[in-house]
Amino acid sequence: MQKNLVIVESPAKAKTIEKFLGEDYKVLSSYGHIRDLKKKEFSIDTADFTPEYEIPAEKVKLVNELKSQAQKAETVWLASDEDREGEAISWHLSEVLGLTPENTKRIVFHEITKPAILKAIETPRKIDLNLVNAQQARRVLDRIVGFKLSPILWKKVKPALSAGRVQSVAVRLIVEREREIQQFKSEESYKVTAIFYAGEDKNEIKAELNRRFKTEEEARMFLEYCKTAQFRIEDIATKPQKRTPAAPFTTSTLQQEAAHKLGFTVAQTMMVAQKLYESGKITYMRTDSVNLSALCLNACKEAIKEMTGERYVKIRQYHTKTKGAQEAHEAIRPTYMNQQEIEGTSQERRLYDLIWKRTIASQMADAELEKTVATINISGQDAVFVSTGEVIKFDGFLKVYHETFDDEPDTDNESDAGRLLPPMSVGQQLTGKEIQAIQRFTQHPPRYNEASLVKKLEELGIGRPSTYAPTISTIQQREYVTKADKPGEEKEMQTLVLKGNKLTKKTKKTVVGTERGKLIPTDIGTVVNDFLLQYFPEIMDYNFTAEVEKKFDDIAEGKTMWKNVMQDFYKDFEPMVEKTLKEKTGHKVGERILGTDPASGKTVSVKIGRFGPVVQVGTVEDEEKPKFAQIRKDQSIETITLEEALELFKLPRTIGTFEGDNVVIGTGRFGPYVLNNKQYVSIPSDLDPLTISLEEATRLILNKRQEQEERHLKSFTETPDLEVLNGRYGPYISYKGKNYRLPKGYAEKARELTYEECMAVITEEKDKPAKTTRKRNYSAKK
DNA sequence: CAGTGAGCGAGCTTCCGCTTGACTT
Repeated sequence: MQKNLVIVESPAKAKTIEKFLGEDYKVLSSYGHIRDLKKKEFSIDTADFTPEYEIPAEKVKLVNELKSQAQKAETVWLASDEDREGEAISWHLSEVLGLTPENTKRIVFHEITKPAILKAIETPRKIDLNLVNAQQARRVLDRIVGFKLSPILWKKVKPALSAGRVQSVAVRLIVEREREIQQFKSEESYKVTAIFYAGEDKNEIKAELNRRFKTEEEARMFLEYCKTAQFRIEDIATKPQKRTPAAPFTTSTLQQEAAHKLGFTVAQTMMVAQKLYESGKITYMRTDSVNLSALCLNACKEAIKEMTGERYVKIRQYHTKTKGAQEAHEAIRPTYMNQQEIEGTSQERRLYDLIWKRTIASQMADAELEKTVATINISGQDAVFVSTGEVIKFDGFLKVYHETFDDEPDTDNESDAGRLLPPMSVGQQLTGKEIQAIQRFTQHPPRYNEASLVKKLEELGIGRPSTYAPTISTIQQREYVTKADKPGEEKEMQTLVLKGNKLTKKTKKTVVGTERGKLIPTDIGTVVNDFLLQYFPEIMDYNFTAEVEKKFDDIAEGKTMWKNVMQDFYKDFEPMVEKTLKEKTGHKVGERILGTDPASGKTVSVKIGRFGPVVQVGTVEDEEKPKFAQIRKDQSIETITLEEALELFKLPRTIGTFEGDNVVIGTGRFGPYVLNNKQYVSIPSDLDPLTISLEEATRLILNKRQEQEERHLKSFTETPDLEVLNGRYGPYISYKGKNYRLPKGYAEKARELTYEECMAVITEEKDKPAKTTRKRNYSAKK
């Protein structure tokens, strides 16, 4: 018979705590929420907002187990997290398990240490119903918004779409950034840099002019002037500067830094972090707190002392600035600071290393720098050249950790860091060695990537640590946005160079503004966003979440009744839903008329169809059925022209026959193809499907045939599952539907491979740890 | 990475926030 049952949210936590509490306590986990609104039904009575909860099927077994353990125990300790969701979990547990106030105690702790837990046991409290109600309000509001808006989209735009308080605003950010970029007009300017000689040693001084020129003409005039100008050091100012370390990791900052430094996606970061957490190497990975336990601070101190000496220690307490932070956990940190390295996959080791360094750096001294600015006067001119140098006097935390920042503009600026100015003195005359005027273009604002979107959402207080990664995957699954690379724009850049008395002009072609892994809105995303923005501007407002959060806080403090808050919201919201549904848009949402088809005289339009964006010729009112064509991936309903739209109807077309069967040119999911006798062959991009000749098409068919014959290199009597095949990247092994790359040297003798050799390759591949992603190179200059 | 290839016709889809396995590939 068990005396005490403790219930926490996470099984990893349960394991640790059980060790601290001894044998009188059994510790189990609820695995998060155990009860929720019904999955497929609205489950809210809109008359009084009573929610209808159910235990999801996959939780029934667990709940039964908890129930039977609770019945056996004298006291049940509800130890879910100390935030809104945690309080609600405790409440649902007490309801579902049929707990009584006499035998139930609610406890909370902020760190998983023996003293903290014993302290919590000594100071139990009751379930805070106000906080529970704040959670119910949050849950019910999200359900109302999601389950009322989504069906409107099914009806007005496309089936299976979705809308919600968080995801719709995330899409809005991306759509609006794209519009900003479209409207952006790049401006040119000329930046002037100079290299001077100082003194007899001819030390070089690099400097930049403190103004830019708008045109080549102005820049040229300035350089002409410099031919005869005098340069003199007017002022040298030195001032100390400090840099302070960044706060320890939260979920959001970990995702950002892992993206920058390790090239991880946010989902990848969370998966690896989960592994580290489960194996006891780091603290909980879904947190919005920057707080570190006293235990950790002490451990940091010791580690720093040993590593770099006492001078490097500076213990700090960080405070969160994030909107709506609930701080139920610590910051993400190593469990044991004295463990600088861990065993594990390469990804695990690298992420751990990042966390360790960030944590330790947060408790290290400021870096002390000295910045020197020399002003160089130009005779007869107001503008001056400025030369800066920066020296690190004391590295402090920089010894272990540098924070990376998003898309810093003007990357051609050389860093001042570590650059020392040569000896010089005020009044000194300088000779110009080389002065350049370089043409520059202003850059459009950067598109969001996963990590920078998370950062923005966090700033707006939208979403929680546990939802950042799922939100990003949802908006991609719904095809509101896609992750893609954007090629840069090739630009000609002029440079005027003054060397001695000679002024020359150079032209250089460079690609600017290349972006990788950026989030780009699709047509569907744009249409849905514009639609929601028009009919539900309140929900789409960037401050909507922040405002309802204020109301949830009032509920938590007992100032308001939660159902009143729901009533208030619903009385405005519901009529808008009704109105939108009744609205006869007359045409489909997002539809655009392109013009008339010269052949038939029918209207040509684009819209979001049942399967995505389509071109339509004719209307349903016409006698003949309208014709449809899916638009290509590189086209958009916002920009497609009438001519481009009509092109799409030229396929499929039959261009002749081959071996008695029709040769048809079409376009499918994977691009243009040739179809002959049920055989599909892709058309390479250097051939135009609209003009391809019968001869070219038959050649493609014959090529494919030959390839297929050559594809099969070897099979084995031992098993039909194993084959050696020839693919487009050379020979490979295929075994039970999986493919394996051949090791070096095997390719040449692919046809002679034995059964044993192949199986060895397969088992070896299976034992290999997960593939490592290539590290991005940040130091490389363009 | 390893080879793929369309077009509704009924019924279904959907939210956010807590947590991990148990499934298939």
